[in-house]
Amino acid sequence: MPKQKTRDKILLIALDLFNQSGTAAVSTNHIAAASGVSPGNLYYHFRNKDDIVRGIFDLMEAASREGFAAIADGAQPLRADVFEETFRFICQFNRRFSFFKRELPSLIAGDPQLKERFKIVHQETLGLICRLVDATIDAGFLKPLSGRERQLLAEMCWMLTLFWPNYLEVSGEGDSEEGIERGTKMLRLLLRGFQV
Amino acid sequence: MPKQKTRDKILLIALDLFNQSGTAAVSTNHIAAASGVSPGNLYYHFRNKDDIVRGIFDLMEAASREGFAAIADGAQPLRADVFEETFRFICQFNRRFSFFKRELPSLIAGDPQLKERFKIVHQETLGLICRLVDATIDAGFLKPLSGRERQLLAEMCWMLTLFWPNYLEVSGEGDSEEGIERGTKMLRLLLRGFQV
DNA sequence: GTCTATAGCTGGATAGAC
DNA sequence: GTCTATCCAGCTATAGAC
Repeated sequence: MPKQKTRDKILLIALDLFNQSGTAAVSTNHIAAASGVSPGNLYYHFRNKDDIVRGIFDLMEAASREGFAAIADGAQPLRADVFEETFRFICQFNRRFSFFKRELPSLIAGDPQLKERFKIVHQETLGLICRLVDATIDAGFLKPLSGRERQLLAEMCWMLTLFWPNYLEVSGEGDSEEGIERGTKMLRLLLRGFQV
Repeated sequence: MPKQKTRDKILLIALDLFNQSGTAAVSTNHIAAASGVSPGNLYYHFRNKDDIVRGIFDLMEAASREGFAAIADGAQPLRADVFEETFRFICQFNRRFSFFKRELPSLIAGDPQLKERFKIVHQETLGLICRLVDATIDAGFLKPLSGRERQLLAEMCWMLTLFWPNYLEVSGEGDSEEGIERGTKMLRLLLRGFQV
């Protein structure tokens, strides 16, 4: 595998700029200038702006697989406190790639390739959460639920986690430590309804 | 109040185009052309593109106050089925202004004025839901909860409703009738955890 | 791999006639 | 209120030298 130091540098700078100002406001010229690289050179490494976003998605995928592998390996029977720890991990992950979550619907609407790739990640994640819920029920920490209900509960957890940063932004609180704290409390309340 | 037929026409056409392609992809020229109006005329009625978005927000505010007034007036003690009907109403509302929900975080990040205005609507809505939850608990349909917990439960309901369309888009299902159906089921499951 | 230079286009916004 | 004409800025993407 080639080193591609410049390519990686561009990718990280772009991620930073996107997080700060959103993809629409950041041009390839901005990215090139901030990276200390000429526009022509940028276009040597990337076909266009969408291609840069896809490059960042590669980074996300790698980081996510790494993080989730640890979770999937670790505690199979899952108690509430482990759920919360996982929630906190994902929140930090989301913060690192905040522009992506913020613009997710627009981004995948404008790039079919990205849409397909995200769908796969989405389904994998949902599947993982489903298995965690199953294990937790089997371990007797949650009330028994039908297959449909397990699926819905997992989806609810995933959705809360996926969009919590957006909710915080939209409600006027930034992404403070306090916001994450409230998120975990919310998740705890949700699960309490189903504890034995 | 002046008639401003042209202004309204531009607003509705813009709403349509934004819903179809997103705000970033739609220029003032596009809007003018689609409205059968010259670019100069468009700029007579609106200062710039953000101003058009704000105009659409005016429409949303009016429609939302109207709809919520009916809800707030009606059934104060709220059972699960009424919750669901409300959810469905909001889903349709969201669909009519889908671009706004889709791009909400980006939009308010780029326009402080809009941010402030949405914050107010957000707090009003949350307050309304809180009162509904209170009334439902007082009526004995839900388990008693502390003030904090009521607040969190209301927030969870609101968030699920606010971002459900986004979730559907992102997960690869469009906004089908089936998607709305699953949303109501999810809400029902959430509430079941707190029923007496 | 990296640069400079630039073509080609599009969009935002205004001026001024009607 | 509405139009036409237009200016200017900024961005994408490429060509060609090094």
